[in-house]
Amino acid sequence: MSETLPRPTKPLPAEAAAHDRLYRILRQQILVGEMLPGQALTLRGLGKQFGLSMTPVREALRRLVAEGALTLSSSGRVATPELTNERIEELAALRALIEPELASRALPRAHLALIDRLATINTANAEAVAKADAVSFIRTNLEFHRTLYLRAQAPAMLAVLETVWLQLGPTMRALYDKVPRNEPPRHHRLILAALRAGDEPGLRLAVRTDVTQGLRHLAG
Amino acid sequence: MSETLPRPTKPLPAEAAAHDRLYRILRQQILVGEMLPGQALTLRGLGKQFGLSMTPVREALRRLVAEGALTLSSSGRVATPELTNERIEELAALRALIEPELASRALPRAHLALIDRLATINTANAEAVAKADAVSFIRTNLEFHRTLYLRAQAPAMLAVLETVWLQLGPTMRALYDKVPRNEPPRHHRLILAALRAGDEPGLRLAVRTDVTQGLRHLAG
DNA sequence: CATGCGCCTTTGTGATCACAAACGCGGCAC
DNA sequence: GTGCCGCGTTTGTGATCACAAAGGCGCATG
Repeated sequence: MSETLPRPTKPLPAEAAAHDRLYRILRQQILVGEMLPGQALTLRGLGKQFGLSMTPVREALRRLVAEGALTLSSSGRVATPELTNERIEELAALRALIEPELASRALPRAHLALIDRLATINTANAEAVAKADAVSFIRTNLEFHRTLYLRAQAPAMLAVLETVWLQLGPTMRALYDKVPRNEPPRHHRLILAALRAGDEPGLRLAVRTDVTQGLRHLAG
Repeated sequence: MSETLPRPTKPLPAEAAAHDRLYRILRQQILVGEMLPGQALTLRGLGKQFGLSMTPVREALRRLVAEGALTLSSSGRVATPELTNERIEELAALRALIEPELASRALPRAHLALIDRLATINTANAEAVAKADAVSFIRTNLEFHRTLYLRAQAPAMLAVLETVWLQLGPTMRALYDKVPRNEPPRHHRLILAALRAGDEPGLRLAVRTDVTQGLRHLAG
């Protein structure tokens, strides 16, 4: 055998692992609704698109499948999920269970600086509504919730919740296209008011209605 | 180019994909506490153990990592997680949120045949207690809960819950070893009674206390 | 005897390849 | 004109290899 004639590996001093970078890119796209339900993804296609071989692409896709962000057909094909109404209702119920709990845990730690940050994000959210920008709307909406829940100091609960968000991603976009928002986020203001007042039951209720309100149109 | 001189691939007419079989084996071992917290797993080690190359082993491990069943060190090493008390408390809170909801949804569909099946599983669970068999105890305990929740017809919620169970797996075993059960599952009988009576608030309470009771000793 | 340095081994990452199954498209028969 | 069969192409799966980095162990040194 010849010793070392093939030297295929490029050094490529990227800062992080390739499969992890691709994972983050795809995850973000799915989360904010940049991918439509039913869209197919192929290993070689994504590999060519990002200059990677099949191996890291497969890892990124299988990770997203494991988190429920993508579905795996019987023959191994990967695609964004097309959710049934029943599944949407389940995921909405999970949000309605988990998010008030996280908000409640964040409440004692919610300083004024945090509330100001939330108000700022809410302004950006209202701008996305005005511009009818679905992706910006979804992104700022999730950022509002995540910023609040980060204060709960409950990383395991937040991680579980984010997988629920991920599963709803492609459908949230479809929801927005079907029922375009003509109102700024009314419930977000209720959440901010409850935070300022230190009103725990009011906060739980405001979060819960904010979550269920948005998804009622689609699942109902 | 020579045409086909290397023929490394074995036909191996196994019924399912190799990475998926390995995934199920490891998942079950983690779920019932057959692996202790902090145990390291290597790609080549598992590959040699199961007669596989690194590729399918990597997929199985990364899937379990994505589900939170295993942890990934900064250098890519995979091991069973050593949970902190805070993390255990969070996961217990998630169980206390999700499981009463699933039980409540199962209640209208809980026929007598189901209750009988649950009672049978409960008997096996009591036998595991008598024999001080930690793995059998955990397995039958989870089987009791899963059998009930399957009737809720809520696969997405059940899938999320199972990832929570998975994360608690290695620790539940440690819990059992620390506080060996000397009593048969008292709360399971309360659950069965509430099911028979069609008592929805009682069922929610019984499930919630069953969940929190078992994990209080460790996290407290 | 304790401590730090360096080498060898172990381990994860990514690329490439052979293979089988699924998919799709075109032609052929009725 | 319509339906079906077959072959080429696409796609996922698993094996193997080269490489880099992390870990561990022993040896030399203070």
